[in-house]
Amino acid sequence: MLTTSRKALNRIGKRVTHQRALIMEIIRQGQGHLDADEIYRRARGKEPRLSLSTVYRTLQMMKKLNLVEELHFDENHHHYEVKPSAEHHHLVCLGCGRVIEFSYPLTSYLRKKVPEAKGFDIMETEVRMTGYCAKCRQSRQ
Amino acid sequence: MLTTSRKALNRIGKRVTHQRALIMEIIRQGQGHLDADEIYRRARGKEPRLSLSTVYRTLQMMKKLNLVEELHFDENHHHYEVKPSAEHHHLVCLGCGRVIEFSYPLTSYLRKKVPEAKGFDIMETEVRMTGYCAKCRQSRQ
DNA sequence: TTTGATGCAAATACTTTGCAATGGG
DNA sequence: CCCATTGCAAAGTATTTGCATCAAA
Repeated sequence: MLTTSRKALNRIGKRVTHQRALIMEIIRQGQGHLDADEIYRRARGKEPRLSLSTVYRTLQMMKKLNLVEELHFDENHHHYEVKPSAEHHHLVCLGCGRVIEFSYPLTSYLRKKVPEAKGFDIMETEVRMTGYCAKCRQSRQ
Repeated sequence: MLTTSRKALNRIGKRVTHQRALIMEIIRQGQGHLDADEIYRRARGKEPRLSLSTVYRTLQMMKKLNLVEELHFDENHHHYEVKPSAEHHHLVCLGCGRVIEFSYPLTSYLRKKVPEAKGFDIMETEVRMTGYCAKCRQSRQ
C-alpha cells in the first residue's frame, strides 16, 4: 500500500527514505485525525531516533504533493489524513470533541453554483460543521 | 452598533469594559480576516496599554458567545470575523493567498442531506475551497 | 465594595530553521 | 560519490496562565 506514495515521490525525484515511508504509513493507518505530535509518538515506536522536524518536513512535503490533507478543527494545531478518494467532510461536536466523518460531493456542485469560483482551479473543498451532538445537547449549561 | 455585543455581555453577566468594546469594534470594522496580532496592533493605536492577552481572552469569550467566528486558512494562526448574518464562505488561492468571500446557504441544505448531522444542533458551517486563481494558474511551475 | 477583568511577565504549545552528519540513488 | 535528507539544538511564532492591581457594577 506504500506504492502510491512511493510512486509519487519517485515521479518528482524525491527520495524514498525509511522515515518518509514510516510517516506516510502511520498517517494512513491513523484513518485521519492524527496531529503532528501523535504521528511523531507513533513513529518513534518503530524508529526511536526519528525527529519531530522530520515529521513536520514530511508533512509539508506531502501537503505540497497533495498526498495528505490538513484539517482544521477547533484547536490550534492541525490534523492530517491521507487524501481521501471520495470527497468527505467533518462534523465536529463542540461538547465532547468527537469528529464524525461524512461523505458528500460538493466540489463540482459548488463550482457550478458559485460564480466567484469560476476562474479557479479548485484543489480541495473542506466543509466543517460544528455544533452539539445529541448527547452533549442535553448536558448543556 | 456596539449594542448587540453589549447586550450579549450583559445578558450573561459579563462586564462591558473599554478593552472589550474596543476589540469588538475593531473586529467589526476589520470586515473579517484579521488575526489576533493585527487586532492587537490596531487596538493599541487607541489604547496603548492594552495587552495581547486581553485580545486573546476577549476572542475566546466571543467565540463562546458565538459573536465571532474563527476562520482557518492555510496558516498556523487564526482569523476572526464578527458572526455574519448571511451565511458565507471562503475561497483561498494557494498561489497568492488571496481570500475571496462568497455567500451561499448550505447549513439548512446539508442538515437535510447529511444523515450524520441529524441529531446535531449545528452552530456553524464553514466551507473552505482551496485552489489556484486564474492569474496564479498560469504562472505555475 | 466586591469580584471579575486587566497588564505584565513568564510559561507553554506548535512549528520552522541552521548546520554538520548520514545515506539513498 | 554527490547532494537531498536527517537529527539535533536553537530560534521563531502563536497562545495561555499566574498573580498583583484595577475598575465596572
